Amino acid sequence: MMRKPQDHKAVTLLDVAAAADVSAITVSRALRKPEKVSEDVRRRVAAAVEKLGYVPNLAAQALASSRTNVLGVLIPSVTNNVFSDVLHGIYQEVQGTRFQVQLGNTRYSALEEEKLLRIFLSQRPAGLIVSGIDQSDVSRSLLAEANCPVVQIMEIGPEPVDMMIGFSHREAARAACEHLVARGYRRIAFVGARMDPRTQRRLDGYVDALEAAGLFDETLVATTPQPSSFTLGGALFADLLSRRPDVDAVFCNNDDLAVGVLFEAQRRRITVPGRLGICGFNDFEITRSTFPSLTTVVTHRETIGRNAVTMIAGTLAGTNPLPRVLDVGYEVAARASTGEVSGRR
Amino acid sequence: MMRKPQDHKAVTLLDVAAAADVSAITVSRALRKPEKVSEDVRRRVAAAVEKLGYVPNLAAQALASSRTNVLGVLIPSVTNNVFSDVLHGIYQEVQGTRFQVQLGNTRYSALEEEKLLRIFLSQRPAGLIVSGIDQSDVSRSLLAEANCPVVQIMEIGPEPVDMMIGFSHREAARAACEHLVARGYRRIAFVGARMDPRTQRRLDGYVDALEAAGLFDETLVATTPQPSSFTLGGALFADLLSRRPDVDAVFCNNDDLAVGVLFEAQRRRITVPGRLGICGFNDFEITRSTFPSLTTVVTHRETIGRNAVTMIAGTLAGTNPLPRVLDVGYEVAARASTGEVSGRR
DNA sequence: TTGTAAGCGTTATCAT
DNA sequence: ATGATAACGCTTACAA
Repeated sequence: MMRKPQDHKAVTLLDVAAAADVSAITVSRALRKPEKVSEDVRRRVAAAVEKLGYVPNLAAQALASSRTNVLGVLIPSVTNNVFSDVLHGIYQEVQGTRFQVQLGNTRYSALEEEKLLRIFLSQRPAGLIVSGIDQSDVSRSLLAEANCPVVQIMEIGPEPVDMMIGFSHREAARAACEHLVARGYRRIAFVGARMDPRTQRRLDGYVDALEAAGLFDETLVATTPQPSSFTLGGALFADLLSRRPDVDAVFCNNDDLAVGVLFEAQRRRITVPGRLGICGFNDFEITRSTFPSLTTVVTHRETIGRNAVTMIAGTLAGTNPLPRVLDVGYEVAARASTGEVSGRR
Repeated sequence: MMRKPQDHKAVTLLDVAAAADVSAITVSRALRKPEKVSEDVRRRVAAAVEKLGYVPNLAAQALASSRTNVLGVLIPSVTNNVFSDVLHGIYQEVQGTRFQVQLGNTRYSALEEEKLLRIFLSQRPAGLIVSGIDQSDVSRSLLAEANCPVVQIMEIGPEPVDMMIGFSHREAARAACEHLVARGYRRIAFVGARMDPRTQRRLDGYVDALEAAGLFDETLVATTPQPSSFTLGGALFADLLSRRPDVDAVFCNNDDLAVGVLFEAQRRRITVPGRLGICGFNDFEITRSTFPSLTTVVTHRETIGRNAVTMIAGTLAGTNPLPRVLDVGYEVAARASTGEVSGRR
């Protein structure tokens, strides 16, 4: 007789029950609520589990209890460091709990997001974490009917679907540009890539600050829909220089771009911060390492990830210690690239 | 009466069946094997699904069919760009298939890997992708009994658990160092962080090359167990300089470190490649952007991710077009930091 | 092409 | 503290 590739006839609760000489439900209890079972049974069950190599069937658990430990996480990119850091925070907090992260990569597509949301919902997840606040109407209604806690992360805005944690990108960008103005820069450019709604709001913040200072000039805005990269920062800056050779500072919507601008400046022997000020966004580790170090906006990505999990776990336990909408803020880290007197490093 | 928070009484196959005026199994068929069902039924089912907003219950599917679409992926870090790129490749290839990625973060811990492996196995995954070839004995036997295709990625070595895709880190490092020797550097240092077994093999490759050239000197080896970073590259190089101010080239086990070394060299006005050659490892995008651009070892991370999925999907379908052990190789990209005559960029 | 019946492995419910 | 029984929602036989 041929055997199917996957036979092995997995060990079930019943097998363990037989070996421990108790009923299946008792084994189930011994495993989930040991305190509800006698010391003796607990020991026999443990021994049987060990001996038989019993592994619970999650599908059966989920079906019978109609609850899972799945925490659905939807992010727009797996290679963007911003989201790696958020993910890191999420995994930190999930560590040691009953939750399992199920990751979905929307690739910055609203349609892909809807598709993934449907897949996730079919698993009746324990909770859902989605990036940003620009979901499509369809996605919003899917989320609203999800029957589980939902956290929108990275930004805060009006009308949360459920809970929300992040900060105002517009204000953060404005603060960064106010810093450039305060440092005496006057022809301040905006360099931005992948102009999604979030990036757009950073541009709005730039405009806010420059208009307030009477310095706004649209010819100083250099953007592209292409995804952000180091090389692109250099290219955008090169473009900008050809149009506006008099530019004296650059606010980049991303540290990658800022580093790229710095390299391009080095190539052209443009001194930073003397002839050019540079400010990035996110406080990636590299910004502390460059020469000169880069001024940037500190964003609390790990905190966002960690607290998103806390909010969900708390809500599920009925003891969420956090507000439903949490603004984690940001800070402008003034470093050498905008004129801070720099020590050895 | 109180209602439980999660009621809503989800729409099931039976509801759809009633609405479409057919039996449950027919709906199931219409959904999974539309060609096995009449045009008319197909339409009615589709309409009912749409109208009722039916979402299949994956747990029930998995339980009834004893197979899932879960592709378990175990990586040691979510923030390390090497693995982000592999993941990107995996998601590319998974896109549009029935598979769902379930990600596990081992944080470079063998114990954590075992723990995650047990969790994954309890879901009877369709396939498993694990990083590296240095699993513990326990993990190896768990994998061997997994009853599903398993691919070890990033490295190749003897005794694959099942399938394998990667390249020889030792040979890659040797080739990079041979390049440095060929370029005329003589006091070539090794800078390495997080000295895990894989990194250790890169060090072995360095030793191979330098010994072959009669240039090996252990005082030129600078390593640390700390995780790799830009800042750390600078710090390790600073240390190295204090011991061996005559060093004339650095092979870094990682591009992050190499970039950090470059920044430190800039800070100290050490000219690259004139007074110092620098070679990295991985070909991260930044290495093409720095000034001067960085010589590095090109590794095919996305290819590895994509093909790992292909191997699993192929094996499951009984048509795996790839060998069980696949060496994707590497290339040394000679750039400006080791003396290549560089153009404008 | 469609339907019937019997599980899949677990947990909820109600007894004992 | 422990157990019997009936779900949970779906799919795999096998029939018709």
